[in-house]
Amino acid sequence: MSTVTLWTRRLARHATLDHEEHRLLEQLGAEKCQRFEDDELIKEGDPADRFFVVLAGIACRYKLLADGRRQILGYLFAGDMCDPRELLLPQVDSSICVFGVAEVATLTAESLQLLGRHPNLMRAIERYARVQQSIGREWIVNVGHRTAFERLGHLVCEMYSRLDAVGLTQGFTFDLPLTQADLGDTLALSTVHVNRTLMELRRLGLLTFQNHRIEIHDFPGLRSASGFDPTYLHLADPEPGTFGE
Amino acid sequence: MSTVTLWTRRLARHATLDHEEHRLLEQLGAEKCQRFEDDELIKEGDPADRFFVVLAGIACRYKLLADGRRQILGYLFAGDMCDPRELLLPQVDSSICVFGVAEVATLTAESLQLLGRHPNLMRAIERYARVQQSIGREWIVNVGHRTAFERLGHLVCEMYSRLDAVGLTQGFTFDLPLTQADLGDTLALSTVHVNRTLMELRRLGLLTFQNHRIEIHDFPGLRSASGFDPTYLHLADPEPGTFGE
DNA sequence: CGTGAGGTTGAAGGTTCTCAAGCTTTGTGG
DNA sequence: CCACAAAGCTTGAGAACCTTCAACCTCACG
Repeated sequence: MSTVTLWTRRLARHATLDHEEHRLLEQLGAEKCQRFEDDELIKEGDPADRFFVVLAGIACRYKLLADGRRQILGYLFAGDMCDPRELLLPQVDSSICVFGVAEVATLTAESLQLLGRHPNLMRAIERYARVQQSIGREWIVNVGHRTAFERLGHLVCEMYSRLDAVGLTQGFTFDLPLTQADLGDTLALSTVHVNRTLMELRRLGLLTFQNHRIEIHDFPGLRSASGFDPTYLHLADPEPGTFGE
Repeated sequence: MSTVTLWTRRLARHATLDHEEHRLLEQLGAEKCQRFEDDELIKEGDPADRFFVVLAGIACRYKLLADGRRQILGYLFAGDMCDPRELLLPQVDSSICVFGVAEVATLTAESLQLLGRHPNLMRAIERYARVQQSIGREWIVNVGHRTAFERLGHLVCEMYSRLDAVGLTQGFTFDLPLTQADLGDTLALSTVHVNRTLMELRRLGLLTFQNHRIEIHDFPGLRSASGFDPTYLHLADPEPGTFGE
């Protein structure tokens, strides 16, 4: 499998890409690809002169608070990219780091210019970015109005659905190289409470999280227990081209 | 003051607009402008065939949960507009309603096509939308990692800064046609706790909220008590054109 | 003057947090 | 291959923050 397959797969959900467009993605993915390990790709306040495609592994976007606490704002799974709009303001507003080992391609204004020559491809990227925005909105609801139990269940449902969409699940299991503390920073919960909530989810036969691996035992049950409605992920949208211009 | 002045003023922060561009905004703002009163402009799940500019008054974007609770996702103050990207997916992911009386212009794919003929103007809109995205990220941090006291103080600081940027404040006061319940739906707090937190803020001489009007008595104090750092609002960015293309 | 929306207050309880300790796993150097 | 260190996980107890429920108050408005 080529390194850019997953990236292409994500974008192909939003437009039918021709040979030239595939080739350009190949090129951009190969050009400045690096391996990172538990590393920071960019830091809040850095000049916004580059953005990223995660080709393999997992990264997250986050902000640090004055007291050192961290709020994770979103995950970049294999195949996910940053919104090119990041380049529009002088400084970036949040940091990005990778978990474990990851392959990441760095894009610049120059890459964006190349992409801009393919309106169909740019359209796919914008539609893709629009979905990411929708996910961000759901996260406000998640940390705001749901209980710890629902939050965690909802997050796992979301992760499963996003990973499954590009074939990164095995049955109802998937790899998740995070710690319980990372989950806490995502859901605005203490590590201790994440631990207790995970045990509760296991006790109810809904899911287990062991050895950096999530196993969902009862997806319908988890979905209804956490109020998960996948509409906001826009995975079942009509084929590209069949709706409003 | 023309009805589109505030809209123009917001966009002018992100590009120098020429006469033609001003004229187009005038035209779009006049064309399908309506007055609303406590009305819903669009509902989650509606076809994404239109987006909005709030010319006067205040609107908010929100989601309703299954149990009837509401999470407000963002405010549209006078001069604010929706992200044109809303049109890229078949359905909208959240609802928008106005508070009190508001003047709202409705834009469509057709309006967007007209705007598209002015790359400089589109660029301003995208940069503006990028700032809104940055605000959305800060909201995740706000509902996630801050106490009720900090949350409320932070929200007031943000509102003040955004309104002040287009001249909608009088000294350290501004109109805010919301109820305490609305603030609760914004910050994921119960009405009762909003009330108690407002009293605490008043007791400390930081701010008062009476007769739909916020009065900040000690802005530096409020800012430091709530951990507000206005960087994410990008109000002090260099003049358009002086940074990265 | 009655009504309804919104604001205020008190009491009780639940969810989640902090602190602290012990345990398990993983990785590393001798 | 073992010893040790470091990171992560688990558990308990007490406390803080915020919620719910319920009542009462205030004020604008018909």
